[in-house]
Amino acid sequence: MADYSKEEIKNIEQKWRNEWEKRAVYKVTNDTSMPKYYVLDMFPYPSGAGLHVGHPLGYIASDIVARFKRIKGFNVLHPMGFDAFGLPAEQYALEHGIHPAISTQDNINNFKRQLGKIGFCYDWSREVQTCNPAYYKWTQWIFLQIFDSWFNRKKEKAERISELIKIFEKEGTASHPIQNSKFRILNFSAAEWIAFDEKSKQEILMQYRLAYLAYTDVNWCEALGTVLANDEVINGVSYRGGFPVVKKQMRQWSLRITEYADRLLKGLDEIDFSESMKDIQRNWIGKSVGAEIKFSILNSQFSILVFTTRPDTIFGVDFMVIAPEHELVKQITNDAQREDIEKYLKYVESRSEIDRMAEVKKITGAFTGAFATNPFNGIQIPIWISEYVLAGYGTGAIMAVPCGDERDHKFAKHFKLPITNIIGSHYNGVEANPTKEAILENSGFLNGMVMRDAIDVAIQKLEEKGIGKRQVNYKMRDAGWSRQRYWGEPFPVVFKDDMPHAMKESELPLELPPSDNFKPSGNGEGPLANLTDWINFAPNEKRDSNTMPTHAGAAWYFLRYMDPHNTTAFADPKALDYWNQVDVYIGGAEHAVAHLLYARLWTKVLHDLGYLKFDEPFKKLINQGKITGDSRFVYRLLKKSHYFGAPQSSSKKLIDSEKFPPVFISKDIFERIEKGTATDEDKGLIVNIGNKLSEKLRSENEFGNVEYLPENAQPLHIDVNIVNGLELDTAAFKKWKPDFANAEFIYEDGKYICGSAIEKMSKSYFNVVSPDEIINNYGADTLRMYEMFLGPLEASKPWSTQGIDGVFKFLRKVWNLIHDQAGNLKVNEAEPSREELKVLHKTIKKVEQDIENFSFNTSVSEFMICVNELGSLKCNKRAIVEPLVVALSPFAPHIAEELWEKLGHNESILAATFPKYDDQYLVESTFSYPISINGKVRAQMEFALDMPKEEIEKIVLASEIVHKWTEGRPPKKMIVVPGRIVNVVL
RNA sequence: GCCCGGGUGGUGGAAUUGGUAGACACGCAGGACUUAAAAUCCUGUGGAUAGUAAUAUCUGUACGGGUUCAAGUCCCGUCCUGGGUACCA
Repeated sequence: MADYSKEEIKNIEQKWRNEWEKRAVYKVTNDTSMPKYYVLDMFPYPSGAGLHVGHPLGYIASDIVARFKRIKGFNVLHPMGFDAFGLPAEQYALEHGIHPAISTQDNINNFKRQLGKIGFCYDWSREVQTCNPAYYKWTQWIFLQIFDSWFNRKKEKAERISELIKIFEKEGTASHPIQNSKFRILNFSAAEWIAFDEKSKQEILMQYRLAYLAYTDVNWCEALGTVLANDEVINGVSYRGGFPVVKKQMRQWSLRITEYADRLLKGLDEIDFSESMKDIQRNWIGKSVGAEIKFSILNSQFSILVFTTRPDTIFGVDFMVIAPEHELVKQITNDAQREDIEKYLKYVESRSEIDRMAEVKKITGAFTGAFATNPFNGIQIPIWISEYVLAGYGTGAIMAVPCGDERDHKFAKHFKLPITNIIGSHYNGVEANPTKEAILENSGFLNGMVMRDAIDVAIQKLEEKGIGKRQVNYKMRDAGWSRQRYWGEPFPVVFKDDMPHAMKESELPLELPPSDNFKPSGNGEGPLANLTDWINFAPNEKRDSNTMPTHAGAAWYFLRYMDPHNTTAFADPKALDYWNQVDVYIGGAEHAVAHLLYARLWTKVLHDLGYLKFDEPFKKLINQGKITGDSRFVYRLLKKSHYFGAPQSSSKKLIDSEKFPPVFISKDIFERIEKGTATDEDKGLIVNIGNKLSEKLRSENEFGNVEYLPENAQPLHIDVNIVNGLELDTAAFKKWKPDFANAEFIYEDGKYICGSAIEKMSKSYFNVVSPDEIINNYGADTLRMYEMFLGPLEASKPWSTQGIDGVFKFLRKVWNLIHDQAGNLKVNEAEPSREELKVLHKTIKKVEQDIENFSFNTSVSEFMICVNELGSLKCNKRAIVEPLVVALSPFAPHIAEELWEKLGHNESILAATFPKYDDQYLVESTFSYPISINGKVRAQMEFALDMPKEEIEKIVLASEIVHKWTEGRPPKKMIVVPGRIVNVVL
């Protein structure tokens, strides 16, 4: 072989993929004598579309880290698997009649084929698939552990339900009161507990279980016939399909993640996630600290509890607002207002989630006729209801302070309610001011205090008077865990007397029953409800017709990789202990709230129950940016006349579209038309082409005129692969679709220029670039390095093939460093020069630091600089080339392996050791100091690096440069920063 | 609206965290090899002005101010843009 040619690359890469498999070099053992390193990718959902160039970005990065850590001497766990349950496979089944199990396996095989070509060092023997019964047996098992747990608030950790029963038997609910005020049984004594019947006991325990069944408001999507999680609803419509979503009460499984809100929040301080990721999670958890305050209702036995973060504003309360769904609404409404309230409640009920979303700014509400008393100043304030107060947050009731809260202010203005000013000039009468810095006025005992400080004082007073207390609230809700779907994990429970009972471990997995009916039953039950024999499998015993969400399988898969074939436990404790936390987790930021929170939750529960020694799963998280597509458009003119034949003829016929060619105008012409600045020349071109085509038709004995409407061009997405930059390859375009075979173009400067846009990669935009194409042209090594070279890993960027040649050329230069033109090895054994060693060690140091910092784009640059410099030094010495090849191997494993073999090694390069750098080759003996005079750099002077400040000062003072600028006088000031710059001020 | 990011040549992006901005690569221009093209190699390449030239000077990191001997980097304000979130009291 003579060259690193495109044909040769294919052979080399194929050869090494075969070798790696044959030698099983990626097989990882749980060898606890070695230091471990766990690099994890977010496992993909195997969609039917296959991989595009965006998917491997994170995988390449993690693969580089894995290979790097391996040659650094770590035992590296770097597995891959598939998040294989999910809605798309089920919808595909509905549309095409192919069973999800089959389409999923096909897709997985395709993914594995594509991934295999990129040269990843996954240990496929550890592959997991969430839809595999041997896997989901343990998903179900962990679910049952959660079901069998409750959160002990005193200890802030999960415990077994059996512990709770013991507590109830001893002291009832004394130290662990029932939290749910709507539950029919309230707090009870030990004796009462013992007296409850079995069903009541189970119902009570259900109020505590971390996985529990309850009637909850769920997002019901009629069109999909299923319930959606909050994160699957976007702006009131479904995430997939964009169908309307309404609230509906259903008996659902939920995970009591809210109990862990505080620990999930605190845990963020200990883990290395990007600040923006932490912010997203913090916002999602939405902790707010404030107070709960009780307002008694005039002439009534009832009182209203409100939550506020601003108890300092209590003297500014002008009215109260409670949620329309609040339980007190009916009871406090007086007769005079009843009609108004009923009308308003009807209105609220009629409003769908989308209406509410769309009309956030609309102010609505109704007066109940009731009044509450301000506990501090005794003033009576009206109680209103309005949908801007949410039943689900806080207590579902607020105290309204219009001078300080924008919504309260608007409400007050709208209904002409009085506004008390407690912040003096900070309130201008037009807009509320939510400041905390104002000095309080009209505020009783808080007068004269800064609001910020008054918060604590007010809370203290509330607690003293027994009318309120400090309170923390979270935005986060419990996680709905039931899905009305077929393709998911069945719930491993049996209903007896309407209460769920855990199945025994020996009965797991509860396998998904075979079915070819995936239609939801439509009444809120899932497709499994169609299998009545399976649901009612025994007398008086029923199964759950729902399945778990895809988050279930993904909430713990990183643990299964540690010991994937274990049949007696989800993983061996020794393996769990050894591999421990994931050292680096790489994936997209779109999983910020759902997947990552659930994975953290499951880990914490398993930790509390004693199965894990760590309670955060991911030590470090890297979010790779999205690679977007760069779409191309052509602009098609619309036709005016569709007919041929004599113009006045009554028997007009449609002209054959073949004889009526599509006409496309170049981008600038289109833009001028759009803006209404089309020139006469532009219009002339369009008329001319119509005339030309008409003439052609007439010459073929057809009649009629062909005209195109210049004001009416339509952009069309076209395949990005038939465009060169922005210039359309018209020949390829004509071949692309039969309809365009006889297309005509209106050029500008002889070229057809396409429009462009950055959009997500999608088949329907024809902007998808498959890694297969790139690998065919350049090989996997070039693809890998190029994807890293595109820019910072975490930045989103559009895909562009511009520049890939540079990376390819680089690899060829590496090749040529070691081969002469005839393709023979030209490495020699001579001692390297100091200069050569400097180039090498500088590179090693930089690359090592860059990999540790996940800054792969700069390490690729560093390699390029190194090879350029070695090239100009004509260096082909083994002592330089060999370490370079090893350092390069994480990035371009195939070529590195090939060169390694040629250099005479018979073990895989993975067995090599990452070279160490030696500072002695990096130290500069002199340093070039820029001399700046009055802030302008005027000269460079060389000094020994270790020269003392004073010496430098003397030399600079004596130098011609300074004399020239000071005309011999000594400067006013001189600053010497060792190793940096000398500044002289005149 | 609120909470985070980010605005650097024709392009993707560097800049040791306050120290000669534009590394590396693409593109472009010129040159070498070639009958020619492709490929390859070499040279130049932020802008402006002056000079035959090497070069010199000025200007320059979205915009306007500020701190500093020194600002892409820090502070204040404005504009644009990407993401998260949305009546959360």
